[in-house]
Amino acid sequence: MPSFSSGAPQHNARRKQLIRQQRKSLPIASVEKKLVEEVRKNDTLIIVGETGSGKTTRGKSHWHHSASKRVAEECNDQLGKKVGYSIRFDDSTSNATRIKYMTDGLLLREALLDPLLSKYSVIVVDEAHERTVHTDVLLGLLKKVQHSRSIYADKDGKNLSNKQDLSQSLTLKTCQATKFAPLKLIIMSASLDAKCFSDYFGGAKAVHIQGRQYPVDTLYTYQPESDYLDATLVTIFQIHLEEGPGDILAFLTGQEEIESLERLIQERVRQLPPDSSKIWTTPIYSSLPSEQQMNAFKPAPAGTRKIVLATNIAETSVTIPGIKYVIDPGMVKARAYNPVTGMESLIIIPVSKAQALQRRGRAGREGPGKCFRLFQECEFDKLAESTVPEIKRCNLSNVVLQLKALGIDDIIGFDFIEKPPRTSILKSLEQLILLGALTDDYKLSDPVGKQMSRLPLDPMYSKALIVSSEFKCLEEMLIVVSMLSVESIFFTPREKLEEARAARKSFESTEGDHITLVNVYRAASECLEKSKNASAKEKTMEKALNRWCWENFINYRSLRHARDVHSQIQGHVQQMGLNLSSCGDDMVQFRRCLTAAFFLNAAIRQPDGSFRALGTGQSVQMHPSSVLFRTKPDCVIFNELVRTTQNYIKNITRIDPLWLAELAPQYYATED
DNA sequence: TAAACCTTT
Repeated sequence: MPSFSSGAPQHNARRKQLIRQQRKSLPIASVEKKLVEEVRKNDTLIIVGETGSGKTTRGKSHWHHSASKRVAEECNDQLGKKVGYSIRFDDSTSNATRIKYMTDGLLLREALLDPLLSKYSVIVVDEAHERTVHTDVLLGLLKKVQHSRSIYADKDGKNLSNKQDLSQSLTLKTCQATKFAPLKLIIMSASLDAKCFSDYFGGAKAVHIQGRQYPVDTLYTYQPESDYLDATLVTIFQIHLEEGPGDILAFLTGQEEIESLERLIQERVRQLPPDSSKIWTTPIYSSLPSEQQMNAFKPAPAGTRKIVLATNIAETSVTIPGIKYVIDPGMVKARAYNPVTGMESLIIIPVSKAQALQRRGRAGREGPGKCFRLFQECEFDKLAESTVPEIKRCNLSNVVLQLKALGIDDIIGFDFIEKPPRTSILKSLEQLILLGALTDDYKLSDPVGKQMSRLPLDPMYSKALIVSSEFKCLEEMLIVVSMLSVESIFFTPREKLEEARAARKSFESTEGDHITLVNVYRAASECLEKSKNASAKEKTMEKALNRWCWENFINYRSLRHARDVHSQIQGHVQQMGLNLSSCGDDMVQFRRCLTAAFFLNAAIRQPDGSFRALGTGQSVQMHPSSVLFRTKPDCVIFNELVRTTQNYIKNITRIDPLWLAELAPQYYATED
């Protein structure tokens, strides 16, 4: 049973000192004037806002005072027109928009068409501390753009040598304006460590904004806990029986852990004394249907304590009201990448100090709280300061392709805020050459590389679309890449496994998972067509589709998403002039096309029944979710290689091994 | 006979 100690005195002293430093700075409302002044004085400003400082809700809509007084005045009158937002499938902006909220990924896409981001005079990067791949690439790009625009602005665009200087650093084709204003940058971060951003931007000034957080007591265990799930269970009941009222938030690593802990809690509830107060558990994780997610935000009935079992989603993405107690087992599920094999996997690892602080902060939003860390205090000191940025632990093919398309040729020499492993970059360059996106001397190829960089897809999927146009089955491939680009399409609840399996049977193709996905997509479209004939109302149609998904054990949200991706990509390929052809019933033709597109992911069956992935030489198994599981194809292509208890391949189609040498001779001609 | 942490183009 875990027993807890309070944080050691020296730790408290350190915190107190920190708090004293922060008191010198003021909450955002009273520093507005100062911020405006700082933005005017500095080209780049780092704003460090503690949790609860209100920087996201107030900061964003207030910095523009510095950009133009006139805009600010008008803004007060016509907020709807001057302020807009733009996300992947939804754009509310117009020519009148002065302030645009958008995602980092979308701004990167815009940069492909307008490399100097000439529309913008001030760019605010929010949540920079999260260090997603997009944030890191964007920061590198913005630093470069800022430099280029300052050269251009200084010389007023009249000096030819400077123009060349500029076009060397960035493709200048679309930039016809004669004069650029300097680009102002505001980097907003919640981390206490502003130094890395400041150093990166040449010693840029950092302004700290105090947070409005209530004190949170931090408790550690006296001994190491070998089973954090059991320790969480015990701690939940310890709090419930010994502490005052207030809801509990427990951080777990995934859906399965959450579900099993929920069952364990329910079992133990029965052992409680009959007169003790009630508890109500509510899970929250991203793949949970949104109606069920909303439960976590509802207040518990009177006399009942709410226990929220959450993944990382509750760390930053959502804030659940009423939380007084946080349980932090100190573990997280994170993406990992092996650049040698090119394999991504999910592993459970200890959290960073920054993550632990963020989790603790969730207990102090509405009043003083308590945070129970299920590890010893000496273990906290051993944790990494901050989470390893994503760019260091993911496949970089898309990043490399984007940078190449932006005219940045020296990827290894690119000024990243933190450099990804050299081997990751080399692996991606190699893959892009094999896909034909880059020439042998690492230049973006024309038209293939250019076309691929315009498509918002995994480079291998982009290539598949181009190939399929030649094979006259673009229509089928468009469906496949859309379905492969979203979360799992099939919904298989543990308690209805047999029913779900039976439902899937009607879509199954003996050739493999790709054609099965096409069948699902087409059946869903047919369902929509039918309801369209019955009623023209969009709402009714969506309802019919939702019901159809439910009956067929299809994940509605995933299918909806796949349809959005499909229509977006369809627009792109039509613009590119690709021929929207169908192979009809000729499935041999389609499988040959899959072979030509995904030849890098081919696998041959071994005498022992396992497979050998030809690209990497790894020994792999068919994943039990494949429709080909329990069949014995000699040769297959696949789209995913995941490592869990074993190396598994998923999304598999059987092919003729002879097709490999015929359709990908550049890769397989030398092999037998 | 397995099991997807979070985003996002």
